[in-house]
Amino acid sequence: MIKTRFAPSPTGVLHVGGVRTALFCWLYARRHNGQFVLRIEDTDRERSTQASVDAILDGMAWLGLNPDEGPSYQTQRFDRYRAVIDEWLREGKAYYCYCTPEELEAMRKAQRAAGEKPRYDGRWRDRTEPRDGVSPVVRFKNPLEGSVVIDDQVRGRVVISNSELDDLIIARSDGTPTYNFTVVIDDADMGITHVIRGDDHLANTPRQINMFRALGKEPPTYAHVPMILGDDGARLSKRHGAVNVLDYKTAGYLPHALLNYLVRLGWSHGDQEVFSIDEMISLFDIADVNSAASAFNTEKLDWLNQHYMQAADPASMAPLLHEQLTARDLDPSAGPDLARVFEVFRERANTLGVMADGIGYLFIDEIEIDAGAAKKHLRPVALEPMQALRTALDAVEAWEPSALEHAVGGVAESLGIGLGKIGQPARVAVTGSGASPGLGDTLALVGRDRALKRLDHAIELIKARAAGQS
RNA sequence: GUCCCCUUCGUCUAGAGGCCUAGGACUCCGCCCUUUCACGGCGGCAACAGGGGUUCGAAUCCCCUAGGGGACGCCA
Repeated sequence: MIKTRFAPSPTGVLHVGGVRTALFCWLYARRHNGQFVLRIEDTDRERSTQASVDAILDGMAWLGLNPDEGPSYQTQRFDRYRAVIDEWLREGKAYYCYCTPEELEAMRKAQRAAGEKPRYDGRWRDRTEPRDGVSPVVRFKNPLEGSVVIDDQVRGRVVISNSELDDLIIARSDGTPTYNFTVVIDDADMGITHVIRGDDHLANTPRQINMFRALGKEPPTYAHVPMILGDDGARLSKRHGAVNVLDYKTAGYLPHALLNYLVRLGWSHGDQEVFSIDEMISLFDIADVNSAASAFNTEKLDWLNQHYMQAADPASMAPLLHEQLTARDLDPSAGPDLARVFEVFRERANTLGVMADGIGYLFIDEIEIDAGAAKKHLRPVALEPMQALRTALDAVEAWEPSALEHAVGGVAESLGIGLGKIGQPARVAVTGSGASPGLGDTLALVGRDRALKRLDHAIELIKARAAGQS
């Protein structure tokens, strides 16, 4: 049975790059009716935090990337790691190294100066006598000869000579195990069949394969996916904007949109751009993943997000819009039905966040009128149309879009003016800006009382302006 | 520095020797629709990193160069 795992270390936020790796792992497992494991690699106790663990769990849950097994924590398996280390020590597969950090540093400096690749020179490999005053680390005895072949599912065959590798530390001087070692033990114990991870781990792979062999196990199949770059082609980092997946949740992106965007980064299925989750599962294959790094492009994500908002059921979006509004200190109960609001505004916002930014006037009594829009549209010439509209609207019995639309049209017709002559001033009066959905929808959403009051207010402004001019 | 990896429009990508006058998507621009802003429709700009081979034929195979990235930790 296929078994994949996502193994983040809880030392920071859950990154979009990590999420894509997790998505590939999850998709591959689903596709093959296998299992997907979540494993928290928290052996670095100095830097691991509970907040990071929570961020990982929350992010995965938000996206629906639920594990079949785990989360498991490496810090809970220290006994197991210790047992293997002791065994390897007894069998001569590992040894104590009494070098001090200073000695190591000096060694690397000398190697660098000589134009060599800095690496441990094996000086304690064949020594057994302890050294006073130094707590030793344990190093793995990497093979000296031969080479390691990785038949990577995305890179193809990569061959690394053992002479390029050194004896890595598997236990620190305080006895705690290190990453490369615990990964191997866990992947072996858990029966992981496919390791799909970022290609920054490619260089670790030969060492891990050697440790698998030391364990008497065959290594899993590896697939190293390229990393994600920022808009400018540099490694994705905070200065490129949001890298934390939960920031996308906060900004009002839909999980499906993020997933769809991410699955197309480095992977494709012909010309298809939009994938349902089921399609991703049935179509995804790790062998189709590109080997080149790709740049994260927020504009395309935005496009996909709007696409999914267009397709969404408004009722299911209402609670999300509610969150966005309260986050902006707006009271959703002081305005119209949110499902209806969503329906009207979704074609002019690509995230729920920008939607919420633009609809404040639906939830407050006193609006602020954009100075530019007022100057342009609330002019004396608009006085008569506005007064006529005020009267016409007041007479509308059913305060709903088509009747309101009709009322506006009626005023324009009876005055013999274009719709724009009445529509724009009204829009500015009611929303405070020159851009909004159709007037019928807008007036309906704003509500009778607020709409009439805002019209009155605008009429006063126009009068004052006319008085000032004459 | 050493080792490893990568290279098609600005970006994501299609492309497995002839189907390529290199296709799609995002962005941008234009037109249409339109009381505004959008949505939508139609159209446009835009790429095989460079150089050598192999072949009747190369974006596709090989080599070199250049550029980019990664690794080289008692981090993961």
